[in-house]
Amino acid sequence: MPKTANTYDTFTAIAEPKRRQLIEVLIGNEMNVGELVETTQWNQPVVSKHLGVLKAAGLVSERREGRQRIYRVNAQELQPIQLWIKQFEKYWNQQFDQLDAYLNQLQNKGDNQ
Amino acid sequence: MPKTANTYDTFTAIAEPKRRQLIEVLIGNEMNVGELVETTQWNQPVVSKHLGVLKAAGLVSERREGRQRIYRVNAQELQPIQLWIKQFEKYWNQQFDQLDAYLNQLQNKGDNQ
DNA sequence: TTTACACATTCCCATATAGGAATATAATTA
DNA sequence: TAATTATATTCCTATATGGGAATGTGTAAA
Repeated sequence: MPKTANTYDTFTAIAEPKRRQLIEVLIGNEMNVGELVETTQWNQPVVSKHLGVLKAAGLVSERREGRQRIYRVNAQELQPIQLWIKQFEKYWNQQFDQLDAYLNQLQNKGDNQ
Repeated sequence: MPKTANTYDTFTAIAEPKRRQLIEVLIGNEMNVGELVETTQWNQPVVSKHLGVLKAAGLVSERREGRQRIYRVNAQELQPIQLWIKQFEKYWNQQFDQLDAYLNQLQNKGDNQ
């Protein structure tokens, strides 16, 4: 994505399916890179690179323990996305209401015949 | 993004800031392309292309009226994202709770001295 | 102080894609 | 039918980025 210097914001970070998967695996469980490699069956550099992107976006943090790096999810960093989505919630409810009204209208037509 | 055939899913579609802006502008207001161009001050092809991506992802629909195309947001298509995020909600609450407990603990220490 | 291990980083390549300029297309008007 | 308008599409270029292979780095063990 050029021109739009997308310096790893949260939205871009979770656009990648593998990164969403990493978050799903890591949520509630701290894990080191080796465990993530084993779980995902991806090559180690692939795991490390995606972790790097998630870290740049603030979505994960890392802690060193011996020669291992232990990663965890910073769940609260997902909140901005939820807030962005939330502002549209009423509109999809509204759309369902309209569909509902429409179906009721059809129903009433049927009743009158 | 190669290798990961990212055939315009919702997550990818909203990763682009301009596309989020289009959704924000369009939500609750049907608008034609010319109005979007005027509102955003972007070049017309830029607007049309981003609308094309949003449409491929199902996030907007289009209706023809004369030579104009009128676009609207399909808000309910944002729901999958909300659902994905929602599963992590309890974890960020938990993190706040832990911070809270920690702060209380500090407070108590202070009180005891 | 070598060797082995866990992980990050670099180099390379293929591909995706944002945006500009130009052009095509479809509908309206003259 | 010709000209105009509204919008989409194509062509081009620069750049971002995912993944593989190889290599670097720091830490622990021999």
